[in-house]
Amino acid sequence: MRLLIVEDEKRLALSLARGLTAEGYAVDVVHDGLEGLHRASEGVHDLVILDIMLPGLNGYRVCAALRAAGHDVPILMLTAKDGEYDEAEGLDTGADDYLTKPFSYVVLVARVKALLRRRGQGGGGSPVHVHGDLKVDTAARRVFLGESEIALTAKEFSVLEQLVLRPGEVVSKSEILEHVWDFAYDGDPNIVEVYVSTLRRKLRPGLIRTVRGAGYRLETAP
Amino acid sequence: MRLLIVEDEKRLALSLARGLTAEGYAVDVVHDGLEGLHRASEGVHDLVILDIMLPGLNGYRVCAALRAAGHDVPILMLTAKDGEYDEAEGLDTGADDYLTKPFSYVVLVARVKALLRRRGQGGGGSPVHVHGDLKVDTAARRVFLGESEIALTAKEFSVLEQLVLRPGEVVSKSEILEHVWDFAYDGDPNIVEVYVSTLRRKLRPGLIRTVRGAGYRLETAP
DNA sequence: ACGGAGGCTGAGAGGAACCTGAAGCCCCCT
DNA sequence: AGGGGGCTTCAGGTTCCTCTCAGCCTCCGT
Repeated sequence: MRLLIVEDEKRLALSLARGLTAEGYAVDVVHDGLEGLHRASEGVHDLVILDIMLPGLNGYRVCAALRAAGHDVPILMLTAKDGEYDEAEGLDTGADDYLTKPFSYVVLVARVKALLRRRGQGGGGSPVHVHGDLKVDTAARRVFLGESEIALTAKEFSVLEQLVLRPGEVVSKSEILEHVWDFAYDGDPNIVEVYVSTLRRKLRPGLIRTVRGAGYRLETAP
Repeated sequence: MRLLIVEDEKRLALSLARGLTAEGYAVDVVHDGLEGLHRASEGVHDLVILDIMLPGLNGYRVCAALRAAGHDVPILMLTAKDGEYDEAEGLDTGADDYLTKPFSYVVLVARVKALLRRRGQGGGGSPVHVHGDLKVDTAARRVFLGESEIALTAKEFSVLEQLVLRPGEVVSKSEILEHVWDFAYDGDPNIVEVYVSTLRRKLRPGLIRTVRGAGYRLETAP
């Protein structure tokens, strides 16, 4: 399952790419409209995530051009919140779904999966992540450590989810911030530390390892 | 089981597609009459949901053309409430059923299933969901807890149905709202809480678990 | 050993999310 | 008309999250 992201905000593009890669998709990223059109025209992608505001060629035009050329790849539009761009116009040009910035990572993944499922191709990956004696069920939003269930709050769960999605890898605080909170969050970044702290207490000290200056990592086998 | 939706209101089309996908159908969507006719003519769909008011070619003409070409795929017409279009005319041109906007999701799904069943192809999955000592018969719209039958109102049943369809998973309030109430519902979302409250009283406290910040979950067996 | 940056964590204010009883409305049945 | 049941809104009360803050700790370079 291969996705194309056309997004000129580098940080956002990178975040999305990382997250979706962790979900098990192959991800290509380009930063301007014209190149997006070229890559999408290759026909190798199963879904295109397309920002509206793009240098070169805006999202509507890319979308319209693709449809005009007969490509029916599912397109998920990303629109800015300010209402200058209209969701209806996006759908008119042939997009299959749209998402208004800022959006949360969870919502994005859900939409991507829904679109792929709609194409009858099955939406990638089990929703249950097992990692040592830690089991995280994203559909039921439940967490088990060994035999016992651990009660987590919504935010706690989301933070843990980010780590579980990329077991063994270092996940930076800013990535967690962007994925769990809105991409536009501007509060105290220390909030991530607070949640990691309570997760350690509720789960097990040592399960979440701090990598100084880089982020956190879910510890692999003991 | 594959459905085709021909509907030019993008938001509605999107909602329908999402909902029906969740019901386990493969769904294709097109936004104008002519393309609807083309796609439906391919003969790969098991049912067509066809809006009347369409750009290009209106629903009656699409329907009539399909029948004239010998296609007997079930057709469910969507008509506007304002009476300008006549249900009788729709049925005359060969539609199998019609639905007046605005309609609720439950009704739509019921009609879709009924039409598919009428074609002798079975309406997708067992209509009886057993879950611990809870038994929900979606065809008969009856609910049993242990030996005794529980009397539920229409809305109560529909809300419970949403939870039973995905046992153990978290179902968000907005999902319940979209599926049980009209797609265009804009009342107090708290209505879902009210129904969950009465369901708990009628069924059993603890059967429906609140997952704060996420939704509700039908508790799996103890 | 020392200082500083980065990281940890307990406490508490504030508020979001949720629950539920009560009451109005509307439709249908009698 | 009247009554009843179901649907919806509303508001008060409760629970318990979320986020901030401040002080302390840890690591690392000098």
